[in-house]
Amino acid sequence: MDARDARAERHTRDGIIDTALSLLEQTGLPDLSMRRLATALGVQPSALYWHFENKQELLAAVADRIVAAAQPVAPGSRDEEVAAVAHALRDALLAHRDGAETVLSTQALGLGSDAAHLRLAAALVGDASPADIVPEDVQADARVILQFILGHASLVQQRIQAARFGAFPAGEADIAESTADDFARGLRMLLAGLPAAAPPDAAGTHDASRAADQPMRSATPLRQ
Amino acid sequence: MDARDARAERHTRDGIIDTALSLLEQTGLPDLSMRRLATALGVQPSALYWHFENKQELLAAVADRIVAAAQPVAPGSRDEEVAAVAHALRDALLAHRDGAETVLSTQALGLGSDAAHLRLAAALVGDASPADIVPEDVQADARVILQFILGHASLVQQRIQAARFGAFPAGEADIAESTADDFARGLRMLLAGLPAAAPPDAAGTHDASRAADQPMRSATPLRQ
DNA sequence: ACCTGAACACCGTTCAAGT
DNA sequence: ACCTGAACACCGTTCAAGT
Repeated sequence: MDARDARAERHTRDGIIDTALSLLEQTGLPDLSMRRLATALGVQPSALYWHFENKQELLAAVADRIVAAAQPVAPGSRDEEVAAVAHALRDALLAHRDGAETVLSTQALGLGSDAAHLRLAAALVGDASPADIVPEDVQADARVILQFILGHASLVQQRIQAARFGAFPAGEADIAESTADDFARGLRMLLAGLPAAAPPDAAGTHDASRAADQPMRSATPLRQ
Repeated sequence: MDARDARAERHTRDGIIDTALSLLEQTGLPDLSMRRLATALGVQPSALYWHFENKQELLAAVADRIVAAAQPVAPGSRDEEVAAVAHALRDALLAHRDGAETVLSTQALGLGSDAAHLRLAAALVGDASPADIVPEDVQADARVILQFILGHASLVQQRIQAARFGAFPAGEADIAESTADDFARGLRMLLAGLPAAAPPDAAGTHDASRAADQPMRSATPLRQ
């Protein structure tokens, strides 16, 4: 098992990320060390530092891969699409062991891509006409929803992990089910706080209810 | 600085937690090791294992201390009280370096106290009469709000930390301000998703709108 | 009751050197 | 261009032994 993958072939960033992701699945984030990863690749630990600056950068790449796997969603109303994107992101995070925590810490450190934020923002805009959009509000709403998704998924996932080791009273299935209810509830609550969506094709009926609340700031999209 | 605290006096759980908390402030969570903590206490690393089972248990105690420092809130309407408790919890998390992450991972592992959850649940109940309360809903709403708080605070805090090291474009103050807006927004959105609060003193006007949506389950309070 | 001393099995990262 | 070998400065945890 040690050097079984140790062909004479050299490694590539993508290949290393592949192995890191499957190692994450087997061992979990706390045991995903550079040394173990090197062993799995049949290589010395120091070899990894030719491909990645450091462990954080490697984990950021893993996080991006996890988020990129989030499924596309069917078209629908604004709220339907936001909910669908949110569920797709949640599913992607929960699809890999410690996926949520990996993505959360990467996002927090300002590493990794904006993919999750961008998908939420796109769904929030929907098919509204440009006149109905306050870019600052869209960005902020996307950040808020993403913060909930990551907080929720991190808690849920570590709870599942704890249950697997018998530290928790409930079974894995119970947790997965009851927390899915929590997620739907949180999403429902958050969507209730959005302004009413502008009716499609009703160009010119500018909903200014939100813009009036907030001082105008730069429309530069902040990375999440 | 090494053995300066090393009186002949022996240590206690509380004293160790004190030192751990101030070490957290100085070094951050990644550098808060058992060995460094032992050095700060003027003791061998192994001595810590007489007081705590392991590092997780120690961190759980630190997390509890952080949450316990959340300020009490003035009485008010249900939404006012929930918002006040949420802000108090956020402030407590942000008051210590890496506080949010410490509490998040402790909560996730099922360690630490329920204090944060309980305070939110109490605010959600407010002064409603028992007939107006669906315990399952209160617990779920508290979990959802806590998930948002922890997700938000973890992201914000690690972002502040990254800014301190120059990894982020914005200054610390800008981040603190703009993220406070995000938090208020998220809270507003979540509160909009709650059912209308029962008017105080209107006993008997049972709002069943929420209870009808959800199957009745056990009213046992789940630990968050 | 509380701690020392020594050990075990690990870490991330750097850097000269090899091919 | 990609990797080895060796080293540096660390980890968490256990356990016999001391006082």
